[in-house]
Amino acid sequence: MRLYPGSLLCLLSDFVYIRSMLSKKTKYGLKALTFLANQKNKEPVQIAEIARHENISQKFLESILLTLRRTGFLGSKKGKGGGYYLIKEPSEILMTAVIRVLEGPIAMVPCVSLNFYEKCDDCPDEDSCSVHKLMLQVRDSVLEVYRNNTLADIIV
Amino acid sequence: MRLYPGSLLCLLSDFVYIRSMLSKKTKYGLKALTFLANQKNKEPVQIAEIARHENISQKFLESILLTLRRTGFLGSKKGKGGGYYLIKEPSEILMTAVIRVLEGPIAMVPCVSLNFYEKCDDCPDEDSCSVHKLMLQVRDSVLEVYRNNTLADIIV
DNA sequence: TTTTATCCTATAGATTTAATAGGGTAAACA
DNA sequence: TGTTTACCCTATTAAATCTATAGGATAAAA
Repeated sequence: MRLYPGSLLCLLSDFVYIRSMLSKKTKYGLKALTFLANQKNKEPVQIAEIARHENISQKFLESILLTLRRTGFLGSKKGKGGGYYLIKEPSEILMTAVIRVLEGPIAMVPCVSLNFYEKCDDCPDEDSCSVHKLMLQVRDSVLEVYRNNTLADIIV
Repeated sequence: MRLYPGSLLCLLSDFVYIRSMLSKKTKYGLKALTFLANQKNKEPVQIAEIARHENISQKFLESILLTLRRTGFLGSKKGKGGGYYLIKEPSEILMTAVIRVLEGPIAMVPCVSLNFYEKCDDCPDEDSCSVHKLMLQVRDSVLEVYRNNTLADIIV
């Protein structure tokens, strides 16, 4: 981790980069989707090939691809010549959907979540909560990014 | 958690609302700062009073306020009549600074972080990484929200 | 000197993530 | 029909992290 000497942030040099971080599950899932989208033909690609190419633990990737299949992003074929393949066009795969399936809620607090709303135990009134007010803006702003991106948009 | 029957999201009903979630530390810290900013006079406020008013574990809050003092947001006074108080105007307390101190990096992956940059082990080239491309947008978008908000802006 | 309230370190419990283990099932092919 | 291939599925472990607590030290006020 690069820190600039003398900055306030150096007080935090024991910070571990974890919180609010994208899970490996989502990261690997996105990489796998990208890899599949970049295939010339639409033949199934084996887990092993994806794992090798993207430096992912094969068994871990297996469970991620399983999730993506069950949630309607991927199709699969067993036996020789089998593997996974996209069942929609990359331009039809919305980042909002992928992120919600792999990562979970997009909002950073349940009380501003659209699809996973929960009231806070400790907070008597959302309308007078500063955290609520700030996180509402963050949610809208992140949501706009995910809404503006499909799998086709993030392929390079 | 409210889920809509029949929706794709119901497949995920075992989701626990954790990932990408704001830590309690940050949430409590923001609430404490808000509470202090809302004080009529600038007299020190005791930890116990803040904890009681905001439904926060007193000992946990204690450690959070300590962090906020060490990082230059709060002043403190010991002994009778002591407590914590803001040492800057709410309009001078930037959300970027508060979030970085309490929550850590704003970026969701180290490879797009401004202050906590780290290269990914598994990724040979950032410019051709779809995750990088997406998370760069998310970072910019979240950063804009935090840059546009001071403590004064989120007080209701 | 007593009371008040912050300061500080260490640590425990609960939860979550990331990864692994191990075998089951279905398809292709000879 | 039997063998190989490759996905399917559940359970579990190891490590890391968050949240909270314990217990006392220090400083200020009365």
